[in-house]
Amino acid sequence: AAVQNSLMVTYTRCGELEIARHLFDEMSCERNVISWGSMIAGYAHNQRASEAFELFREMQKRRLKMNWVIVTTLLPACSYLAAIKQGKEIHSQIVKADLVPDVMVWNALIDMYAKCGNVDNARQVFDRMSKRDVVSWNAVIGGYGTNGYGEVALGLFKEMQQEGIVPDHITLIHVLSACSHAGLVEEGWQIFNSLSETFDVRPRVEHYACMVDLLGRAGHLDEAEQFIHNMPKEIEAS
RNA sequence: CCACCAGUUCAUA
Repeated sequence: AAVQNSLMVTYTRCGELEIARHLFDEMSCERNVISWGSMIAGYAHNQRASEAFELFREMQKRRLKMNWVIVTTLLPACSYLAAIKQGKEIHSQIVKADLVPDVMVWNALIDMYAKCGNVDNARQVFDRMSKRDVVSWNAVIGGYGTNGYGEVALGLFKEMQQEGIVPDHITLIHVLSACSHAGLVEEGWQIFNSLSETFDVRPRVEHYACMVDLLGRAGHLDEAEQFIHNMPKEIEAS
C-alpha cells in the first residue's frame, strides 16, 4: 500500500488529481488511512478545498477514524474557504477524538481561527495549550499581525522570549509583517537591524521584503528605495 | 547512526 500511496502523492504533486483519484478509487484492501489522508491533502494543496471536505465526509460516512494528520491538512482548507463553521465543526471533533500530537493540532487550529479573522478564538486555543512550541507562538503572533493588532503581536513576541522560546526566522517574518500592517516603522527597523545579532537569524529575502512593504505602506517611499538599493546582491538574486 | 507513503506557522502578489 505504501508504494501505491507514494504514487498517488506523486500525481497530486503534479496537479494530476484525477489520476490520483483514480488510483485511490481502485485501491481495495490496501487503502488505508494514509491513502485517505494523501488524497485529502492532494485536494487541499491544489486549491480544491471543497473536494477535500467531500472526501472527508465520505470517510466519516464509512465510520473510518480520522487522525491528527488529516485534521492538520483540513484546517488550512477551512481558512482557504473562510469556512469558520467547518473549522468549528472540526474543532469539536478534535476535542472528542483526543488526537495524539496535540501541539500540531492546536497550532493548526490557532492558525485557522486567525485566518478566518477570529483572533479571540485563536488566542483562546493558544492560552489553553499546556505545551506550546515555536510554531504556536508564530501562529498567534501572525494572527494578531495580519488582523492589524501589531502592538499585541509585539507584546507576544516579547513574552515569548521571556518564556525562553527561541524565535526562528519565521517568527521574525511574522513580527516584521505585523509591524508593516500596523505601521510600526520604528519598531520594524529596530527588529530588522538586530536580526543576526540578537536573534541569530540570517536575514532572508522575506525579511527584506517585509521591510520594503513596511516602508512602502507607511509612505516612506524614498527610504524604501534607498533600502532596496543597499540590499546585498545575494538577496537581490533570490 | 539516519535516508522520505499523507502533516501545522512562513512577507508581497
